[in-house]
Amino acid sequence: MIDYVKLLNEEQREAVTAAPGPILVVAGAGSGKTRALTYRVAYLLDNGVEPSRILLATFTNKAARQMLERVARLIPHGTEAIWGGTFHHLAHRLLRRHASLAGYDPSFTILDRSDAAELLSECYDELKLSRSELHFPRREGALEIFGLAANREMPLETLISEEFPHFAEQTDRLVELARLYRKRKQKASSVDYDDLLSEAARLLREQEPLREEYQDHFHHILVDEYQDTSRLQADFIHLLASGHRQIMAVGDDAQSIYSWRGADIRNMLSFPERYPDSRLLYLRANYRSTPEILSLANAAIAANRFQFPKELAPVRQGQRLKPSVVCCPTANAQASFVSSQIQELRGEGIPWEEIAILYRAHFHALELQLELTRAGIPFAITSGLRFFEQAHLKDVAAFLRLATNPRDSVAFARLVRMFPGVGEKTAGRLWEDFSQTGDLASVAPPKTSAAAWKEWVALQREIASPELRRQPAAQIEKVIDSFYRTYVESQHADAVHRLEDLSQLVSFAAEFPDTESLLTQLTLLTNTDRSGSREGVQLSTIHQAKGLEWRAVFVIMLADGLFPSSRSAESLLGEEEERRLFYVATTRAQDHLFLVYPRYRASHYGENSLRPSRFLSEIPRELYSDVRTSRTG
DNA sequence: TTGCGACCGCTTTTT
DNA sequence: GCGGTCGCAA
Repeated sequence: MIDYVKLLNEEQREAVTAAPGPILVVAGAGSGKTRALTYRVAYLLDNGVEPSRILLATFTNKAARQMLERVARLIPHGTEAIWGGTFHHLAHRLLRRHASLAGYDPSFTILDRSDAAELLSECYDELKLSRSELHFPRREGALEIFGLAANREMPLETLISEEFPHFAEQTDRLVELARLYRKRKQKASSVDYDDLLSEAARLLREQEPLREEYQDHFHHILVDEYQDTSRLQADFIHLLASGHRQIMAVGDDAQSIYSWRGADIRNMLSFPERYPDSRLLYLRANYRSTPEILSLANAAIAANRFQFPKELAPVRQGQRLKPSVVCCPTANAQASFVSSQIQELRGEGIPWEEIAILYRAHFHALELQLELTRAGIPFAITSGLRFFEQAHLKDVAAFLRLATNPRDSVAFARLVRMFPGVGEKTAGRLWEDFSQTGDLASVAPPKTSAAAWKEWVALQREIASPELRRQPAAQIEKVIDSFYRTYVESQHADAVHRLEDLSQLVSFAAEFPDTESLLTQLTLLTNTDRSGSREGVQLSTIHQAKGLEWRAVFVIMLADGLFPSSRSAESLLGEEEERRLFYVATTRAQDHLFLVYPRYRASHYGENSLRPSRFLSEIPRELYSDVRTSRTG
């Protein structure tokens, strides 16, 4: 039996052992939020709750995995039956299981961002819209608007007039575009990320017996990072939770940083209205940071108007080492300052892995990567390029997609365009032919590709066999051996690297029982933690650093226009979110915190003079020490 | 109709 | 500095 009294502080213990009923836990940064959640799950299991009756929803794959692993360490048996995962995973699980009831083929495909953009391109063509038409959003922009509408559960028209008034005149065409897009997804038996959530929610809303079954099934629902849930996500959870109404939502309003993707802080604020008998608990003791770092963080967030004001209290003793604010003449000087400071920290015995460099946007880390490489400091970067989104991996996945879902037009188009002489138009015509007969062999490809086509048809048939569909790794090997190796060697100078990635994919695939679950993971596990090496100094965006901690943290490029980014700083709400992002960054640090900015940075437009971030000027002078670096670098 | 080269515009964050 | 888009030649 776990000794909850010894292992938890009073506030944590109250949350962990709370009696049944709806509970909102407002948990500050570094207050042991994950600890409280994992112990809560353990506590429930300890008290005889069946694992399969517990649902644990998180935002990222990493958070889900971490918590489930920790629970498994506390309670050795049966924890794999817990319904744990990201909102998208959980929604997917429901939708896949009850696909027919929801009006889908059970082998539907999940479209990632670029697949969705591909399908949307076809809709632009159908509407005879140029892909770069003036005063009309491009594909990515349109997808963003559609996604926001879905997550806010708002009609497109309303969203456009409220948030995108500059597109108001295009409302009709955007609505039409959305309709075509929906139709094409349906035809291709495909769903995008937002559909996973909204279709699962619709399923539960419309199918009363099913809803009641699940409401009855889940005895305990726990939600992590509640401040970052969208209305759609909160409603999805609510649909599942309104049976036993034993929901524990944990979050920190000061760390809400995803409003651009539909996160709505009102979910947290209105929790007591949605669940009138709910209790509000606080975790306010910060275990992570020195008092000096915490004072700075508290001061940093104080300027926000829209928040539950709360002071975090340090558990740790003062070490009299204030955070540093460092002014560097240039971005290169900033890089060399960080680099030499890292060497120093290393000299004090701090391992590389305990040092992180955080920034607002990926491109802010450019100079730094060069400098660290030059200095021979090992580092790992959570790159913007995701492993599974690279062209060659998507190419290979397309073979498998078509094998499981013959209606997947996006995969089909991707495949046939690998043949010489096949472009957009021909791909479309081949698809017409194929979807009519349903037989690849009866489709007539361009003459130049006839032989290769035949070979492909045979391959496609082979990997679609029931045995091979239970061995995704073998499928991929066949694809590479019979077809793709030759293709990639003829197309790409760096074929060797690409083939290496593919052999990584083979070993990854070996862990899956069937093609379908592999493909699901490929699209839902877009997280960087796949290829991400944990060795060396960690370079990360602040968004990706959420929930993590390091002994030493550098926040770089703290210059107005970069952080806060010029686009977000235009509105008050945008600026407040940037400030929360700054708060998230500073609260990652345990012992050392450096806030660094350059005065000049060479951009593609030329040399730019920069001003220190407005967030720095909001911090009382006595809370940090000022450092100025020389003009070297 | 494809595929290549020139040019344009933009540069935030992610399941 | 790059990816995407468009125009043009084959």
